[in-house]
Amino acid sequence: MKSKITLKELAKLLNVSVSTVSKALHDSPEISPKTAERVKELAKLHNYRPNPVAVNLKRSKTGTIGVVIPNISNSFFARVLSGIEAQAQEQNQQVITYISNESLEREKQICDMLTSGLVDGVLIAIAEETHKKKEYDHLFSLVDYDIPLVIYDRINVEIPADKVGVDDEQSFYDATNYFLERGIKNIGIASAIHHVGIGKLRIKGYEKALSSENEQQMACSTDPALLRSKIHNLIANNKVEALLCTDFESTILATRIAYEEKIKVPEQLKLIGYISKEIAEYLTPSISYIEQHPVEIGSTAMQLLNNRLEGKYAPEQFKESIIATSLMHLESTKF
Amino acid sequence: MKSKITLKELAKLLNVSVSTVSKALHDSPEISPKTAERVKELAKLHNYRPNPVAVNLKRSKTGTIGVVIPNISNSFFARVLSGIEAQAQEQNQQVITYISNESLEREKQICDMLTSGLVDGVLIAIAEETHKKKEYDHLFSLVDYDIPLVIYDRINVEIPADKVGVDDEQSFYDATNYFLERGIKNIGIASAIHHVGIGKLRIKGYEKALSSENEQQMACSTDPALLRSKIHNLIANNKVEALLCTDFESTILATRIAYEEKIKVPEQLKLIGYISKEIAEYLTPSISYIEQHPVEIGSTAMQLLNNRLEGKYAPEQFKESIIATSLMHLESTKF
DNA sequence: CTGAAAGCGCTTACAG
DNA sequence: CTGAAAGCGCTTACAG
Repeated sequence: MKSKITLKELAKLLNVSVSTVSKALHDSPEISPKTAERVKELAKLHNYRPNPVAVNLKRSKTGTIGVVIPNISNSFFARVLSGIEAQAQEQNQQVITYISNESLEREKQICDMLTSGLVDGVLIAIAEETHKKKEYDHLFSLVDYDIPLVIYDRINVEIPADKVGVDDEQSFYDATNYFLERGIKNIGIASAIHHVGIGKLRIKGYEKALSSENEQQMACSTDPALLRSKIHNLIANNKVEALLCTDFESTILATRIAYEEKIKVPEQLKLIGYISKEIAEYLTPSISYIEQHPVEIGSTAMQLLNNRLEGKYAPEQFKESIIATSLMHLESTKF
Repeated sequence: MKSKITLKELAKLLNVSVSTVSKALHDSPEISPKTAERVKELAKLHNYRPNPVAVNLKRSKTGTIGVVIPNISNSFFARVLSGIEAQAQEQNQQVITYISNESLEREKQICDMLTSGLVDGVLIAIAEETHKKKEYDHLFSLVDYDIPLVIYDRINVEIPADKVGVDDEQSFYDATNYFLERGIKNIGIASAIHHVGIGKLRIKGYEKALSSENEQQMACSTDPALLRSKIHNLIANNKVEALLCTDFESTILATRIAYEEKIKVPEQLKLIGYISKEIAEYLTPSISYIEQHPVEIGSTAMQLLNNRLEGKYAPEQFKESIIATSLMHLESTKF
């Protein structure tokens, strides 16, 4: 039961003032080497550690940053968090985690807490519901309160904040080209998110890569049953030799339909999905995927925030950092 | 740019003392209704929020708890975290997340930080490396510093702390019986963790359920190549009709070998794995699994910690809470 | 009913 | 070189 020792207690034991102890521990040149020595020795003996709450109060900061995550079961976000955490450790920041569960309501509550001075800055991936309803007032209120804000992953929104995202269009442009270069002409798209920003961008990349002689083949729907029948139509009738899936749902649906219909992947159908490494690797066959480098997204976001906190950027002028994706080849794109 | 207003500023604007403002906002009976009214009105107007750092310093607490997670990409832990977070919100606690990456070294660093007074209590799942090396000093030092500690998930360790775990033995006892009751006699085990606590318990459950007439068939190894060949031997040669896998690695290996050898699951081989819902559902075929209810583990752990913090439990007397598992049937156990 | 004072544990400009 | 004082923003026992 070593109970924590304070500066005051240390001072009493040493018969010096609190200020002297504090300065000695901070290697202030004001203090004589002899005193400094004595102080440090006793501090070490008692394993003195400054009370972080007191230090923070004095410094008028919290030493913590808030991270808002829409859905932690999504391993993309889990890995973003790990990138944030690693970077935060290096900068000696504590990470407070909030999970919005993709709910606007919850996100509002969280932002409300956050404006009360719990954290020095905020990293957020905006909930889907929020994007759908385009209700961003709670985020603007963070800005109003001068809480530095970095938006990651879903950055297609007009909020004055630093942003870290992914080049969605380029990723699908590259993926489409990968097939074209190998002589595959019938390339299809499956999407459950064709109506939202990132979905549109991915599809745009696909369209750009196709030349006029290649027919566009799309299976898009937000309705699972409808999407299933559209994908089924595309792949069971041999309309496409390769399928690009813009999201988790369509990827899983495609692999499942192939499995059920005994369509051999990659022999009869090549597949690229937008899913996390964790899932992609363990499917049978494993599914080639577009790696978004979530850990890097997280650490970049954290670095941006820290530079912002340290005043390294001009105020009212925001950074946008785009992390390049990589096409990761597993079994489903074997030639 | 609403900058935060303080009690002092509020007091000045109202021409009353800081103490009066503070009391009014806390509905102290000492304050006249009229004054209380005035104070609250102005506070609301300026959207006054007490500075949490100052409040915490005054209360000698931090208002935060630390959560140590071995590996956030493992969706089991991600979901535990979400259970913790949800419960913490209800109790108005902030959750600071630390990721040990299964590293003893990192875990030590984290515990060292944690003893400096950053948090009121700690929830930890101990890293694998730590368990392997049986080095628990850093955890004992948390106890020494009187920081309430709850150990979750990997609780087979002699540390004086509250614990929340899973009934590993029972889960496999039930799973084995599930097959026995349906007339399956040749039931095998695959394990990459047969040498560690939870692995042993699971295997023990299996052994208990088997009667003397049932032969034990085990494929156990920590070496992936060896484990693969052992599992292969078990399932490719029809030695078992059902296979129980004690962990993620053996489950994935078993599904993959079945896929490669074109062994039909569940027709020729039934499988039960110890993997997370997120993965189990998306495999083809989907794999029946033992659900450990991670969200509940998290919220239970958080509740235990909070009761401990509130002094609801006798000191030196520790709670151990076991969350029952459920056998979730997906395609791989269809009869 | 109101306010001055002490104190949570620290840091730092200032006086001596 | 050392220490008293002020202050970070709050709460609360106490005096009036």
